[in-house]
Amino acid sequence: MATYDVAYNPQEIEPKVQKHWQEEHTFHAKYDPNKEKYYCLVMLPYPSGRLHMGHVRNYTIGDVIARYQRLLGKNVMNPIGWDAFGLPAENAAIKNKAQPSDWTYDNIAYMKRQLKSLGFAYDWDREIATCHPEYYRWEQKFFGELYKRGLVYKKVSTVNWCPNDQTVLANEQVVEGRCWRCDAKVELREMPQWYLKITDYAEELLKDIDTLEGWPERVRTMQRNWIGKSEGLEITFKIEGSDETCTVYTTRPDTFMGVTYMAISANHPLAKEACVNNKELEAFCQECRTQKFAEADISTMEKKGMATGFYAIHPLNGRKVPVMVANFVIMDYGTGAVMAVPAHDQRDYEFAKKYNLDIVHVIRPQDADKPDISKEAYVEHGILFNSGEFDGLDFKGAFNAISDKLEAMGVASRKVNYRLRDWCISRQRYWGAPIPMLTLDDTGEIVPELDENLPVKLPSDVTIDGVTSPLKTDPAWYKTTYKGRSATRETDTFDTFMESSWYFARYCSPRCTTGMIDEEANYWLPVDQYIGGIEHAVLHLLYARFFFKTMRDCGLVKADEPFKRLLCQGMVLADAFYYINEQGARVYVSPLEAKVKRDDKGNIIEAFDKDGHTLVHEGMIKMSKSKNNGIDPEDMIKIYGADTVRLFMMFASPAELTLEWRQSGVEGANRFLKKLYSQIAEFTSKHGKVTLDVSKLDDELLKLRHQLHTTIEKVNDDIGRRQTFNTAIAAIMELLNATAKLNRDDENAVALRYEIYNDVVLMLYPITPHICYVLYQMLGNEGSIDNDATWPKADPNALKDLDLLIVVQVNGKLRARVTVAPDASEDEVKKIAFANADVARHTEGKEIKKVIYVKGRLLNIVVGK
RNA sequence: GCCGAAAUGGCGGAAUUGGUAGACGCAGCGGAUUCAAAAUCCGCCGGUAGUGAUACUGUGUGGGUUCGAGUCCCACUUUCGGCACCA
Repeated sequence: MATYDVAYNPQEIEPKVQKHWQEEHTFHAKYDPNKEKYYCLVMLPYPSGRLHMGHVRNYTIGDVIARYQRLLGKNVMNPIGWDAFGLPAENAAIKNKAQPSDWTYDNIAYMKRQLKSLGFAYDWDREIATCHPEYYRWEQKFFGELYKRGLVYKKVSTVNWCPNDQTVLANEQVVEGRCWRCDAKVELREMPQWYLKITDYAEELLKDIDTLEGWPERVRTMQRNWIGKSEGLEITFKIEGSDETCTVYTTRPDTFMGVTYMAISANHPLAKEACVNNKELEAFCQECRTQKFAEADISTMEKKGMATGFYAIHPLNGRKVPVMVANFVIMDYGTGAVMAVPAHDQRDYEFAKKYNLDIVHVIRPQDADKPDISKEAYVEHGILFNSGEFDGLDFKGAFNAISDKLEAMGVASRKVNYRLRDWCISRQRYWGAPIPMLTLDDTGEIVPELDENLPVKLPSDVTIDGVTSPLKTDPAWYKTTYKGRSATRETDTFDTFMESSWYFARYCSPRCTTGMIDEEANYWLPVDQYIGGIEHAVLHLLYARFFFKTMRDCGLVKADEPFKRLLCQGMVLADAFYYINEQGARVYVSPLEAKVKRDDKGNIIEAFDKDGHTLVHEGMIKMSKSKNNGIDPEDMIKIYGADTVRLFMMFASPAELTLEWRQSGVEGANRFLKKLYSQIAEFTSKHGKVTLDVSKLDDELLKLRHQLHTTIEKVNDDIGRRQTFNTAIAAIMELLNATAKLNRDDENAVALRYEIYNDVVLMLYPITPHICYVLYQMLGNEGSIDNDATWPKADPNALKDLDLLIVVQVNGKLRARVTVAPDASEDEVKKIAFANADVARHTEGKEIKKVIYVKGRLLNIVVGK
């Protein structure tokens, strides 16, 4: 027998095992149509420089699932890659006067080493980086395909514009309405941009949510709400004294007789027309154009408006209603105009009160003559009144009657509307995949770049000044030819969500040189399990679903949906501490450097840093650079080893909730691994592999074996079905605690302990693979745990209860616990329960009204007073 | 503002289908070991009363349904995530 250290030494074990995995390509996934596949996917990281705990959590969850499925005998693919385009690379390039590509590739190299030090079972042979031309060339080609299919178009839309730098700003670069770089006041500007017609797929994207049974319900709900299907009416109003019309969309045609004004966007043609001779309105429209357009800002800002002087004619009652420019109406949404019914819409109500506009109520509750709108709008569905021929109708009746009438008049049509807007994929930046479109210089015609000229590569050796994209200032790059005619390239690049919308398909055919993917991809796809942050619940996941459907329609993939099962992990939090410096600014101190004093209840009473500053505890908040409360995974691995970090992350909270990083908890995880190691090392130093004869076990051993097998069953269910890894670990801890208490060295006990240790090592392998790799060998198994072991199976005989604990309640209050034989009948249970002294005390001399028996669990005796 | 979650001891959390509230871990307290400490091992650990058996009470707040509610329903409070150019 080989000799092993008696003490657990992860710093020695882990690099050895990792080296073995790397040299053997243990986790290389090979196409094998005869084997059941399992595709486990984690959201690919942005190579920001260093791995953070959010990554570690995401990838540990993925790794646990992948290794578990591997032990179940599946052909597992567990790939990784880099979402390598994006704004931070440009920012770093400005700061360091370097190339975004160099910064990105350096970061990838560094983070790759970090990932390896965590022992993730990735197939490194499938690694991809989305900034590589051999990746984005296929995206460019596919974009051309979508263009041919009519799913790409160009449209003017609004962007943040810095008038000083003469550049487009991301929402992130706008700080309190000002440019983050030069502090100039940000304006909005209209700009032609490329769009993907995701709305063509709105109905299918909505309908197929029903098939995503392996997705969290909350994500499905969020996607449904995001798509936001509504059924309503598009109505065209005539404008008095003008040939112009104004078209609105409403989901409440039942309130139509209550329309008292119209609200239009500052960019609406009518608004522009009205501005011609109205300086005041012109100024107001200009003001509207400088306000933020994020949905959150629009809905929380002060609602303002101004009359255009135009009046729209109500098609049914002939009422002249004023047309107002309003700052909350956005040209990009719907028709850029809304009809206002202040009595029955809260926003219209507040606006009408502010500008003294008429309020006409037309909907009343079932049980009242008219609604109470003295304080707020009555927004419920109700009964119509004040509506002439429609009086007395309910919501549905009125919806149909008014719609029918307006349609017959030719001024309206029923319309299904979606909140979902088309996807703007243009970005005015350098570090992204170039949009492969050309404008012919002679005719101005726009054409996709020819396939044989793809990829349209980004120029290297550029100077990033943070103002203008180098693509826009380099004629050598953007001047080109198309079939012998001179042409100009599109200088915008793709939204990075484009790359992350199909990378999981590319992993299946990572080196394919004939297309995006090849036939093997349909063996691996769809993804069986996808794991990532909840912050991607809407955008990324919706775009990826859309992209997948377009790939299907182009004949590339066969399935309808890319991700069968989805797990959204919670954020990682840590304590944040700060002190106030002499300038009155907050200086954040790392939680690792804070010396904390607690009271006897464990609450923090005071904290100091190493220089003696008194620290304020801000609480457990999301790890971030600005709060200096990030814990570097690398530091933790150096101290405790990767297995401890992995165990702590999986144990400290359920995967979907936030995880609070606590050093003492990490130490607890480490303590558990030390105990596990020393228990097994001590055992194997005395005993070898022993075969168990169940018939020879006494009650104590049978009971422990029962616990082993119920634990196997639970851990299997917790990891495989419930994905509650924390409870799986707790069950294993309980089992080991019980085993340690056994304290017997007779032959049967040794045989049982061997069975337990071996199964525990297998069950922990997905979570802490390095230590289990070694313990598996230590226990005298042939081969390696990676390739030769299988997931333990519960023995049905050992699962049978030895006796049953029945909880006895009187009037729902717990009064006694009794033990009965596993096959005891209801009558026997009652007999034993009533014989119990504690039960008798609460039932004696009282009328027994009812006895409820829940088989094998509980008896509730209902008595009178 | 809209959409989506969460709330249980000193702390993270457990309780899977309406059936023993507090598994497991951390912290704390007591003890063993030690010259001493660390490490390790054993015990205790929601609150109130009681030596104890036990009784009462207890899952953010207020109501409700039920033999029985942390779990279901209604109304609220607080905290967190997303809101379309951060990824």
